[in-house]
Amino acid sequence: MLTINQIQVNKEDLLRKLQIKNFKKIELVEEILTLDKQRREIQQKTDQLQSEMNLLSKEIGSLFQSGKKEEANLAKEKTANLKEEVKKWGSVHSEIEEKLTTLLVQIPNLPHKSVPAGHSAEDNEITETVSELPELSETSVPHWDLGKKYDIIDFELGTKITGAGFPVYKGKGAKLQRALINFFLDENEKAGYKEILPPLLVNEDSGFGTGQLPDKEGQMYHVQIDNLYLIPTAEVPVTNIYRDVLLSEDDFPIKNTAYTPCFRREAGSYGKDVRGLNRVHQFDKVEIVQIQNPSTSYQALEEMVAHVKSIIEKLELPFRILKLCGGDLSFTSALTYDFEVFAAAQKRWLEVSSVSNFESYQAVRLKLRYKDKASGKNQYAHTLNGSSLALPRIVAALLENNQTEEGIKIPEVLWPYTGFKVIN
RNA sequence: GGAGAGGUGGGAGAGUGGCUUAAUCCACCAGUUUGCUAAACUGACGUACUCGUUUAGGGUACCGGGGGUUCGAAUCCCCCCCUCUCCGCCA
Repeated sequence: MLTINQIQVNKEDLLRKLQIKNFKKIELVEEILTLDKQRREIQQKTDQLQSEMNLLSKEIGSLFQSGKKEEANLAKEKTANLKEEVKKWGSVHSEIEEKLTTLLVQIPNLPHKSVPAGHSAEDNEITETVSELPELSETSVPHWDLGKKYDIIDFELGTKITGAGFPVYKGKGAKLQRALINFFLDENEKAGYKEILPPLLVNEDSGFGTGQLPDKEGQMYHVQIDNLYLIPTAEVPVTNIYRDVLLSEDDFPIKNTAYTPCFRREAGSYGKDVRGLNRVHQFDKVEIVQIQNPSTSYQALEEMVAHVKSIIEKLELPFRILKLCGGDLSFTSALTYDFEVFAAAQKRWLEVSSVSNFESYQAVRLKLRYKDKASGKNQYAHTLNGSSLALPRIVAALLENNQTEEGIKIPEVLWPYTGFKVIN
């Protein structure tokens, strides 16, 4: 979330940026500022009342100790009224603070100055794309047919065991998953990321820290009996490693990578867009997460983009990179690059990675700070993350684009991981 | 799941109702000494909010979390969470 200070410091600029983000409830800004003013006034009052109370208590204490019981009891009577006041204003104060937080978490992150205006995916800026799209022969089929043909992905079986959107990978299909995961992790490690194997269930605090809660509650699977959530992405547990942490400037940069299954309810989505592996409830993903000094976070973002690009290139997949417009940017992100690969049989672009700088938006929720050497003050760190990569759509594109009469050709870079060069 | 013990500042650890504005030690930081390092000595050393034009300096809260008793709570009471030990169950 934003800090009060970020909201106060330049209201015009704030409103302009919120507009780029297509944020409608701008009246919240005024509410927050008014409420904050009240909070301060009331805090002054409660602080003063408590100060008086403390002084009185001290006096009573020393009166008792010097044996002046009469006077002490007299002084006690004076405290009743004050005590009442302290209690009353104290509860008003905490009510206001609570209200303030519920309003603050409704304000999205502010977009970076380079974010293009726009309302939907149509308005995203293509920063890089292939010169020509691959064309397949007329006999080519989409990946769900290929999955069936070679008996490597079984959607019906998943439906039987669990429900729609839980594919079962079999044989070379399963092994391809394992190969991709290891390949991605190795690439990330080479780029300086430390491998983490985190829990797949997280508590409420963690969900709040990275911004999934309270708003996107319906997107996560909730284990009610223990009040835990299945992670929608490794971003949640890996970033929450740094919740309530005070870093030293020397700790930067922090670069972690993690493979996890991801669970998403994807409530409300249906249709041919979600067919096959295009959108599923459980999928595998390797994530990269960075905790950065604010002064270098955008440089880090560019590095992450270059890194993800290099991996896709090694897989020899046609891709494009989009800089998301204000309207398509997620609630918590300041700047996001999406990677899409072209699935040639479906003739569709599929999103396989989303690389974002959240600036201090998550850090404020996480209470993730570092001690700034120059000023000696504690500052909020910047958090970034990206997929490198999400498996299902990569698999979809690999299967579709590489299909031949002899079978599906595996990119050379994966051979050491798969142990086979073709699926037939 | 059952029984017991415990949770105090970056770490160790004292503190069972008011000289606690949390002792002491270690670590970190600055300085003195030193040919350099080490050692020794001296000093500073938490977080958040708030008042103050910036500063200087005040105030309030914080001893796992939440509530309560009391003029006053790290300390007493209740609920919850977590850790450790033993038992049970278990890959």
